[in-house]
Amino acid sequence: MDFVNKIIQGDCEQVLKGFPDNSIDLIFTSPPYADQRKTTYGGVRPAEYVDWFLPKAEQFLRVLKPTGTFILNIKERAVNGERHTYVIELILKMRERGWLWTEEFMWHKKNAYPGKWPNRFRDSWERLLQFNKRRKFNMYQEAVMVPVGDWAQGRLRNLSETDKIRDESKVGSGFGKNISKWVGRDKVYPTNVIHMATECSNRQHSAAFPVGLPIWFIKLFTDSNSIVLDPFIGSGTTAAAAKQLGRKYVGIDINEEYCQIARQRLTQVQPRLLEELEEYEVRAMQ
Amino acid sequence: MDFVNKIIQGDCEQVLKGFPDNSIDLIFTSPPYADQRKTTYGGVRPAEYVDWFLPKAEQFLRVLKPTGTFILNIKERAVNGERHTYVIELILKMRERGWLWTEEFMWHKKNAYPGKWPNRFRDSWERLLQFNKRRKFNMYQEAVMVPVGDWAQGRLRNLSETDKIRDESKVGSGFGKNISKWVGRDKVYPTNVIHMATECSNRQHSAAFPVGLPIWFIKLFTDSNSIVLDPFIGSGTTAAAAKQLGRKYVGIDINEEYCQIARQRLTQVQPRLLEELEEYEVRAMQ
DNA sequence: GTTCCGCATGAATCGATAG
DNA sequence: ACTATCGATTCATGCGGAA
Repeated sequence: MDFVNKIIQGDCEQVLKGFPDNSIDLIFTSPPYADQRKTTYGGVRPAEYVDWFLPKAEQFLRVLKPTGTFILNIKERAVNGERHTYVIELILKMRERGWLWTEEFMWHKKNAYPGKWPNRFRDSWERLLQFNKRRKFNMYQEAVMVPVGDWAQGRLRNLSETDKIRDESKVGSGFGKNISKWVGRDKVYPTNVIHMATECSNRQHSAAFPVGLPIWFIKLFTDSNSIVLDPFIGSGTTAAAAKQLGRKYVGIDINEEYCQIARQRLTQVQPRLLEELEEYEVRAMQ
Repeated sequence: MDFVNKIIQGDCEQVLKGFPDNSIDLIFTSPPYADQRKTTYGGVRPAEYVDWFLPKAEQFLRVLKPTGTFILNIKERAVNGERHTYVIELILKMRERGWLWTEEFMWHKKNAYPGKWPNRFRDSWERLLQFNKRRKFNMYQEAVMVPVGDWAQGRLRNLSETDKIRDESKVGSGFGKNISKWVGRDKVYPTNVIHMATECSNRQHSAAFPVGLPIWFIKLFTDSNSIVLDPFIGSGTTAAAAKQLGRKYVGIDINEEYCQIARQRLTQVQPRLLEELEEYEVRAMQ
């Protein structure tokens, strides 16, 4: 287990071949999208995307524990006026190779990229595809319910008028849209729709997804002894989420510069106490 | 055109064979979901769903105008712990047969059914698949613009406070200008995520979707001369939406009882004035 | 210490232009 | 005909300096 809590530079397909079978509890990743991030990752053409991804998915399947889960954040591009089919083709091919397609969560991005076209509106959602090896997998549903404690009440009381307005506009995930709704409630189960804004103007580390996203899935699918893998770690968001939650992490990226950024970022992240986590989570979800 | 503003009993595949080519502007429908509503539709097995649907889709393609749009409201069931693949297989097969898969809208069902399962959360979204015959189709984006987001609401509120003070001290200067700056920005284009609650406990007609859903798409893809078709009309929601908006409609259903219900319902629907429509729409979205 | 306001910043897409 | 690049379009968010 010498790969634990490391950020490893390399092609994840090759790097993972050195990993033992059944060693990872959760794989959470957002691979480079087709024709996207050409400068850093070279860009994969839509027509070649499935063939590019499948051998990697084969390694993911091998290293994942039978009770583990694979969450794939992805969205197809518009090509020649149509949504391309590589994502849904990928689902079918992965099933042929042994994956179970358990669920499709929906990430509603409240701050979608602006723009106007004659034939479509702004794209404001992405897929979070859940794959498993077995029908029985670890799931800790209570971990993503929203508890109502004194800290929430206190925070609510201290909210400024502006904050209240903003809390309405910002996002909760399925579990509680704004703080005021929690008052008088004990716990609420979420749905499979997650409302969360992208962190587009975060100058410290601009990431493809907000840290609240991996936090949510790590809490849902792992316990404190678990290992979380992100084979396209990028700026380290998934690893930071895992470390905050006291989980072990492994990050892989083909780009050494990103690995450096992720390692640097992780030195500034410490596991948080439960109360801090709760508050952190609220901020992240807002 | 003797089919206009009629509710026709029969299998839509057979009924549509009597329709001329290129005669429909918008097809909006929510077909019977696989293996559900067994009593009324006889139940279609998930594994047979694609073969069941494709010959109907062939007729839809034929009767649709080249500038028309087909909106398919559908969601795959969970079968044996997995999301079934019949919906994504259907997309691929329809493309092979000439349809363009232009877009996938997301219907976020704000009040999803309660329930709890060990391996999944409540399903609170459905697909609204957009298919077209051609890359160029009719789209009236201005008809569905929405109020600008809450971020502006908060600032607008504060701004107007300031402007009120200014108005008292300085007569007429600056006031109009500041407001007019925001008046131009009070409406924005929507995204491809539609937030709408399901209609619960409507005793007159239990429908698969709220009337606000077809209203939105009818406004987006048709003008007042258009014909809207729903080949699985059920209790008549799509036809009611079309009639309200002053469009022509055609509804088809294999179940005579549903046809009766739809016809009865339509006698109670009248085209509304613009102001009434606006108000109605606001209620539907809330 | 708060709150307010200006401003940069995005996993985008289309159509036109150029090689 | 097929690919690469570029400009125009657009809006929610968070940061940082100002009030």
